[in-house]
Amino acid sequence: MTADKPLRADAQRNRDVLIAKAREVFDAGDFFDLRFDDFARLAGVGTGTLYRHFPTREALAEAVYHGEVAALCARARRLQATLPAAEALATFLRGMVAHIDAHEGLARTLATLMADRSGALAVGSRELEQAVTDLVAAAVRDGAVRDDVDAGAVMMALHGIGAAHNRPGWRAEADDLITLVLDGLRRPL
Amino acid sequence: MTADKPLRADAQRNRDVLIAKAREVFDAGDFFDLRFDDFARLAGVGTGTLYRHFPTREALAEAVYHGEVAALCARARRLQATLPAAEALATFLRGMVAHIDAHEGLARTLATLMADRSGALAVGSRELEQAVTDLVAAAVRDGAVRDDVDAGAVMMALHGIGAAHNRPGWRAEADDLITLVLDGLRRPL
DNA sequence: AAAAATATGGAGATCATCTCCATTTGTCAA
DNA sequence: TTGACAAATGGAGATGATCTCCATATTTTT
Repeated sequence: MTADKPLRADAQRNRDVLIAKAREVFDAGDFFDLRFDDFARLAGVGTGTLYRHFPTREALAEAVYHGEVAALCARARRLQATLPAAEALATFLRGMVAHIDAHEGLARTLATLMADRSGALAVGSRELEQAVTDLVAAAVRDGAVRDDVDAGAVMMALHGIGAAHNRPGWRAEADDLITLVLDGLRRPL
Repeated sequence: MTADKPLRADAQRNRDVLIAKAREVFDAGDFFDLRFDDFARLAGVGTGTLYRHFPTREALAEAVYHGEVAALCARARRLQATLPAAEALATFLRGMVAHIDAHEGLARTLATLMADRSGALAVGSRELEQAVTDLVAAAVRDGAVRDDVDAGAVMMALHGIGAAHNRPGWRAEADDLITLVLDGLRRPL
């Protein structure tokens, strides 16, 4: 997928430093309150270098969470391989909420990535969407889930969960929304 | 609620012009791509005047949609008074999607208002939330809807719908998500 | 070791946001 | 009416963030 050109040694080093520093800042929760230029300084590189590697905040955020999102997707595949489809889907969605809850920064970032007004979704969210779509499709094939709703609807629900992370009762509401979606998905006979 | 001080004649006029012009720009969909200062010029007022009336983009957006949201809330109350609770809720949510679909600009704006990172939700969305909460509560009292999920979950779903409006299959996905939520809400017996 | 290719940093250009206040406009009491 | 006071205006410029450009430095290739 990403058959990108080989990066020169120092360039790679800087890229790594940037991502490492960014991860720090994310976890502290200050990312979106920080001047992008200042972030460069913080990471010990020039602004030019920062911009060359990551043209936008979103690009950087995506890079930081690329691994995390990939892990989420891998987990989806693992669940799909080891559990009945319906259960895999449920477990995945529940786990997703728990994971976001544990990593506030991820929520902000995913919300930003997904909500990005630049039509084209980020790579990270595409992957995630694919994973969800697969889980739902499998459950449909199993007959455990109705076939008259688009998997995108589930994606939208996740979107809402991610985007609304600043609501007071977030965790409970998010869990409840997942419950609603899962119960709603159960094939009505 | 809004016992604001009486506004001087010219101030009121300018305020009205600003809101009218803003409505235009919203419907064209260009609001967030437009420099705020340029908007002032477009409306024929100085930047100072614009900022005095509406300190932020969000404030302006809220003013524009205040009426619209109020109408939505009024509709919720009307439905609640004339239909069985469950039906009122369903009709309201379906209508909400249709309404957003018909006013693309509203979607963007509401999404931005609701997603606003400044913790405190805008007045408009508070009202909306109250309306939804009431509809759900009534349906719960009726026994038509389960009582073990927070109304906020429905709000989150709406949030997702609003925020994800740039997805290709938006309308179908939104309708499907509403279906899931409604079916999920049905009291499981 | 020299040439070619690649990457760097940070000064400054660019651009949107917002403030400030000298001036204009509206209001109200006499 | 009119004078005086309050309220509102507009737009020039301060502010501050984003991004570009390129002379210099580093790495890779030959």
